[in-house]
Amino acid sequence: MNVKDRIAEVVESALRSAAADGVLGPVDLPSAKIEYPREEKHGDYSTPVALESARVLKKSPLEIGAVLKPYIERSELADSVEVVKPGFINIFLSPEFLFSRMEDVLGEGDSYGRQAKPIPRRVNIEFVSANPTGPLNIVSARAAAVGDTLANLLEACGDIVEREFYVNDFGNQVILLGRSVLCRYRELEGIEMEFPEDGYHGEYVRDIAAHIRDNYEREVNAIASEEALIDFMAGRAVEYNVSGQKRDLERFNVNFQRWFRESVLHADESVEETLRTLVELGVIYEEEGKKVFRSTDFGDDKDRVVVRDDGRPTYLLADISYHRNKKERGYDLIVDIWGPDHHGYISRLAGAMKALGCPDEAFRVLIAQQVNLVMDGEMVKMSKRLGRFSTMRELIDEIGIDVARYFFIMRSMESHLDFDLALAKRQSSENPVFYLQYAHARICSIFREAEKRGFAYDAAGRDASRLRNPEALALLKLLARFPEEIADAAAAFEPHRIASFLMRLAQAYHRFYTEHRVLAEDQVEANSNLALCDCVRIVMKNGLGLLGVSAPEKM
RNA sequence: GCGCCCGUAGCUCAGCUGGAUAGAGCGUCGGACUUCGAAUCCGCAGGCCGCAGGUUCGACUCCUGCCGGGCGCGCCA
Repeated sequence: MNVKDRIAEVVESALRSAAADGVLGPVDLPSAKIEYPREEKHGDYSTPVALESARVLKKSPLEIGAVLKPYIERSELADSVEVVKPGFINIFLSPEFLFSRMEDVLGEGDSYGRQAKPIPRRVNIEFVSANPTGPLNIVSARAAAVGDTLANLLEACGDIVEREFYVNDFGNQVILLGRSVLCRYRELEGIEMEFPEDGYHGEYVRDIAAHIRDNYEREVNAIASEEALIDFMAGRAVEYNVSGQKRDLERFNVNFQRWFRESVLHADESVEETLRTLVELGVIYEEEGKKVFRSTDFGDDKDRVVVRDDGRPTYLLADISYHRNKKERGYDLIVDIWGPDHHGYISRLAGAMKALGCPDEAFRVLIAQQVNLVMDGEMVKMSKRLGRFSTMRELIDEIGIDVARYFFIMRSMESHLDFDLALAKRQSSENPVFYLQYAHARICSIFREAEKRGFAYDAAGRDASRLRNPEALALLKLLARFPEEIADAAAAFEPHRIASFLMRLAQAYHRFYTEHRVLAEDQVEANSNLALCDCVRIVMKNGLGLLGVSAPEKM
C-alpha cells in the first residue's frame, strides 16, 4: 500500500476510534481525502476531513481537528500533527519512516513503483489507429506517446493491458488510395491518366507506385479490369503503409499486441451479425429503406444511419461491430484514444456500447487534442490529401525519440499543443528531457567515481541521521511518493503527471547535489548519500521507463 | 445555430476528484566552478487565472451568460 493510502487509513481509523471512544459523533465518509499541501510549512500531507464533517458533527472544524490530532499522532508515520486556521489537519511524516522507505526502493529496484492488484483488470487500449493511407503524422505521434505511456502506467498498477491498433482497410478511402496509386503507376509507365479529384497527392504515393512496380509488375500486368487493378493497388498500398506505420511506431518504442483489420469484420459477417443483435435489442428502425440506430435513446443528439438504402453498412456499423468484438473478448475496461476531429462521434459509439450492455465505466474514450506544428514561430497546417504534412518519422529524425516522447507526454492530452520543431531541436541542450536524463547520468557518474577511488559502497552502511538535512528529506519524500503518483496518474488517465513528478525529482536532486558532497570523507555519510543517490537513480530510471524515455548513464 | 476542447507570467504549459499566500520550464537581468559532470545551482523581475454574475466556510477548479481561438456537427473513414 502506498503512503497516501496509509495516511488515509490512519485518518479514517482516527475518526472511527474517536467515535468509539465517544469523543466525536459518528461520521459517514466514504474515504478520507488526502492532499499535498502547497506549502511546506503545512505539512507533507493534509486532510480537510474536519472541514467537511463540521456540518454533520455540529462542531467547529478546529474542535474536530483537536479531537482527531492525538489519534493521528499515534501512527508511526506521523512525526507531528497540526490543526490550523480554517480546520485543516496537517501531517508531517517522521524522518524515520521516510528513511525506512529506502528499503522498498533498494529492495524492489527496477520494479519499485509497480503495484500488484488482487484482481487485475484486463484492459484494452486502442490508440493511433491512423488510416492506412499514408505515413503517420504528428497527431498520431502524440497519440502514440500518450497511449503507450498510459498503457505502461496501467500495467504498473497491476492491470493486464493489451495495446491495439485498428486498421481501417475498408471503404472509399482505400479505393481512392488505390486509384491515386494506379495513377502514379501509369505515370511511371509514361501513360497519362487523370488524377482523382480528391486523391492523395503526397509524394509518398509515387513511392508506393514505384514499390509496386519493382515487386509486383508481373501480377499487375496480369490483371485485366481496371476495377481489379485499383483493388490490387489499394491492397498493396495498404500493406505498404501499415508496415511503414508499424516500423515508425516500433522505433518510437510503441509496440502493439494486436493490429485489427476492419476488413475482417466485413469478411466474416460480424457486421451483419452486429446489426441483427441491434435489431433484436430493438434499437434499430427503418426509414426510407435505411436502417437507423436510435442513438438518441443513449444521449446522442441525432439518430444515426447504420445501413444505407443500397444495403451497404456505414462506417459506424463497422465500428460498433469492432467494439462489440472487443467487448466480447471480455475486457474489464476498453479505452480508446481518438483525435480531436472525432469527439462528436463519442456519444453515438458510447450509445451503441450501452445498448450492447457494456457498463458506462467499462468504456472510456479519451481525446488527444490537436498538435500545431510550429516552425520558426509559424504554424504549419497539415493535410494528408494535399500532401502537406510533417510525418512522425521526420519529427523523430529531427529531435530524437526521447525528446519527442517527453514533449508529447509532458502536457495534458486535452490541451492543444504548440510544438515548435525548430525550438525543440535548437534548444535541445536546455531541454527538460535532458534535465531529467542529466540527473540520472550524474548519479551514475558519481558511482563510477566512487569505484575509481576504490570506495566500497555498501547500502547497509547507511545511517538515517546523515540524511536529516532539508535537501535529503525532500528527496526521501519524493521517493516515497512515486508509487502513489503512478496510481493517481493511471486512475485519472493522465500520463503527464509522471513527467512533472520526475521534473520535481530531478530538481530536488540537483539541489541536493549542489549542497552536499556525496562522496564525503566520512564512510557512513558517504554510504548514506550514495544509498540516497541510488534510490533517486532507480526512481528516475523507472519513471523515464514508464514514459518510454531512455535513462542514459553518460551523456 | 448546436456540441466538444482551449483561454493562467513575454512564450509554452502545470495547478492533484472545490482547499491555505496561483507554480514550472524557456526567455530577460544579476550572482555561484582549483574539489564527486556548471547539460547544474541561487536570486530579481514578471499575474484583476478571458469578462460578468451565481453556488458555499472556501472557486483557477463547479453552474449560467457573454468574448476570443481551435475542432466537429455525412448515408466519409
